[in-house]
Amino acid sequence: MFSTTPAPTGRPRAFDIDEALDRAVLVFWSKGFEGASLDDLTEAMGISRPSLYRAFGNKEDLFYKALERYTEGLTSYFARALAEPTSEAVATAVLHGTVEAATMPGLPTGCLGVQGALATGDESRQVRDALIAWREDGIAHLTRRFQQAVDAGDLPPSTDPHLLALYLRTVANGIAVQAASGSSRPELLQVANLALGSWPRL
Amino acid sequence: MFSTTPAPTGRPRAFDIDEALDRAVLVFWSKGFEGASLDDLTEAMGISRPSLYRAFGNKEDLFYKALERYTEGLTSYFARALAEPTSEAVATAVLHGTVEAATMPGLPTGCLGVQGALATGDESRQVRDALIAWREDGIAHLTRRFQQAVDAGDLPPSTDPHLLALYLRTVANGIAVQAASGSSRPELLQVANLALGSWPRL
DNA sequence: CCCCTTCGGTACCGATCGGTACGGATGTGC
DNA sequence: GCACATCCGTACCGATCGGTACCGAAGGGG
Repeated sequence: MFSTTPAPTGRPRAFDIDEALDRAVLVFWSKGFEGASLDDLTEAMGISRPSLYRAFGNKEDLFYKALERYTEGLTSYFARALAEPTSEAVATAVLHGTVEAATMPGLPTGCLGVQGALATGDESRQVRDALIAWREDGIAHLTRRFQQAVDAGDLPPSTDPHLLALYLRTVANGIAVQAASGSSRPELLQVANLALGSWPRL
Repeated sequence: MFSTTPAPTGRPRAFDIDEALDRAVLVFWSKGFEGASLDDLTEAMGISRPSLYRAFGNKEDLFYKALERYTEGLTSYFARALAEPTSEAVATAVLHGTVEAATMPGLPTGCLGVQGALATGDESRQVRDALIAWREDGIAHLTRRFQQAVDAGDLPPSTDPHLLALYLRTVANGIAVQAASGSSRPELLQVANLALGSWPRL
C-alpha cells in the first residue's frame, strides 16, 4: 500500500507551486529580500496576492521556502562536492561550483545566500540572521568534512579544519560578490584556481 | 591672504555637517541603502528631515556623500596600502586592513561598499551600480599597482596584474561578508594570511 | 444534489515610505 | 534697523509597502 498524498479536498490550485517558487527564487536572488516587493513577486510568479499568501504564508515564509528550494536545486553542487574523495577535490568542486552557479547565463548573478539579505532594516533582521545561519551551516559541513580528511591522513595533522572551511566560504562569498558586480565566469575561475593554490598539501 | 570660505550669509547651520555624515555612514553601513529609512537616518543624525534635505539633497545623494566620507576615512588604509614597497606588502596591507576595518569594535561589521547595496529593487539600481563602480575602482588601483610591480621586477613577468587585483578584492569582499556574519577578527586574520599564501613570489 | 473546503481575484486596510510647503527663527550686509 | 538669505521644525503630501476581507468559482464526500 502506498500512502498517497492526503485527500485534496476543495478547489484545486490552478498553478504549479514549485514553478511559482522557482520564479520567487529569481526575484529574491536579483533584488534581495527587502528589494523584492509583493508586486514584483506576484507578477513574476503569475499569481495574485491572496494566492501567494494562501500558498506560502507571508513574504518572509516565502523567502525561507525559496531559500530551501535554491539550496536543494541551484546549489546542490555543494552537497556533491562534500562527497569528493580528497579535501583538495572538495575545495575545488566547491569553488568551481560557486563560480558556475554565480555566473549562470539566464539567471541572476551572485548567490541568493549572500545578497538575499546581507544588511537590512530592523524589520528584516530575522531574514538576515537566517542567511547568516545558512552560510554558517555550509561552514559546519565543510569543517566536518575536513576533519574527516585530517583523520584519514588526507590533510596534515596540524591542519585546522575550521580555518580551512572558513577560508573556503570566504573565497566563495567573495566570488559571489564579484559575480554580482559583473565579473565574468572565466575571470572568476582563474580567481578560484589562484585561491586553491594555497591549499595545504601533504 | 587666505581665501576663506565664501561669505556664509543667512542663518548658520546648527549642526556639524561632517558629524551628521558620520552618523549617516553608520546607518547605511549597518542597514544598507534600502534598509535605512529616513527616520533611521534623521534620528541617528540628530536633525530633522528638511534639514537633511537642505544639507544633503536627498537620500541617494546622502548615500553617495556618506560613501565618499567612508572611503576617505575608515577605508583610508587602502590608499596607504598601495604605497607599500612590494606587491606582497600591498596585498598584506589590503587584507589586514580589510579585516581590521570590517571588525572594528563599536562600529558595524563588514564593509559599506559591499553591504550598502548588493542586491536592490529597481528604484535603487543606481546606488547598486555606484557601489559596483566603487569596488571596480579598487580593482583598477590594484591592477595599476601590480603592473608597476611587474615592470619593476617585483613580480614575475608572466603575472597577470588584473587577476591578482581581482583575487585580492574577491578575498576582501569575502572577508567583509564573513565579518558581517559575525566572524571574529582573529579568525579572519588567519583567513587573510591563508589567502596570502598563494601570492606569487619570484 | 447539497455541503464543505479550498481556490480564485478585486478591492481595500493601516502603516510606512521618500519628499516638501510653510511659517517662524537667526544670522550677515547695507 | 531693515532687507535678505538660509536655517529650523511641524505638519503634511501622494505613493507604495505588506497584508487581508470578501465573495464567487470549483472541486470532493455524503
